Amino acid sequence: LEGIIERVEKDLRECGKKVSKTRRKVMEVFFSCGRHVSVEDLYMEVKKKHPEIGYATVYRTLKVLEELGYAVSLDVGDGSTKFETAFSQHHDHLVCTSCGTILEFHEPEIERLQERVARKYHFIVESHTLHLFGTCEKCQG
Amino acid sequence: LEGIIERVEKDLRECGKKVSKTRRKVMEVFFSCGRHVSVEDLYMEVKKKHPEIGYATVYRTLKVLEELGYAVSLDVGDGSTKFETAFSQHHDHLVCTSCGTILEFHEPEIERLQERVARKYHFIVESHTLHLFGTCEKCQG
DNA sequence: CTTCCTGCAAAGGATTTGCAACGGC
DNA sequence: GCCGTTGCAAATCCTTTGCAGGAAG
Repeated sequence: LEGIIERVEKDLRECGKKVSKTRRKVMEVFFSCGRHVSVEDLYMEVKKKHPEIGYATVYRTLKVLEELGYAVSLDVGDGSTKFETAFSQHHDHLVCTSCGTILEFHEPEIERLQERVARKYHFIVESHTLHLFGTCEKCQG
Repeated sequence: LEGIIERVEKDLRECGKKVSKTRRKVMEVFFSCGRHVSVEDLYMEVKKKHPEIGYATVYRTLKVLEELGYAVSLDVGDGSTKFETAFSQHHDHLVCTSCGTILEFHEPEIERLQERVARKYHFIVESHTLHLFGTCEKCQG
């Protein structure tokens, strides 16, 4: 966790960006709070410890983290963009349309099939998103 | 094409909704213009033939078509929602991040794998979206 | 005639930006 | 000091809504 932030700060420096106290605070909260947060979620979490930090800064910090590849934005169709940390292997998402919970899964076979499709269409894949929307176990009661 | 509109109008009546001239005009343009249009695209296309029709009506018509299942909204990550007609079988999308073109493909094998994953997590899938982002053949030049 | 639909303008919500002050390096 | 960063408020973008008039059933 401390190591992660050091890595990010190294990258920041290498990009000519600066390592400010504010930025560090936002990153600390981001990397230690739950895996899928909206900007609003993160802002409120940041506020608890650092009320002086503004909404725009949270946006700007997430944008920088996304550029550096440390955050990934998800569109789960509920109107607000969610972000997750980008340290685990690639995975896809099960989005519960009832409670909003997001589960992750990894299915190498699906990835392989995607590559095959891409080749068929002479398409070079940079990234992909696979979201399964439905009802999670808890909400099926 | 004329048949499609008749089907929609039948559904509209059954839902207690009305078949107005304006609605028919928007639908005609929607069902005959390209497969993936943003609201803006459709609005401009509609404007060409029917300058009196407003932006809000285009939104409202698309919303109705979506409710009835005749339109599907796509989020391709470029800020604006795109819509496509919902008459073909289910398919996924190859989105070119260079020119914005959207290609469709259908891979039953992927669908089958998704079902398997869902079962593993005791998740009931209602729908899914799979987008492969990258560079299309034309843009690779 | 009752209910739904329309166009316009205004409102909303999410995200971005301009700017003067501030803080790394 | 120079240049990136911050907080605030204002601006912007996309989408929805309120309303008074108009059209469909």
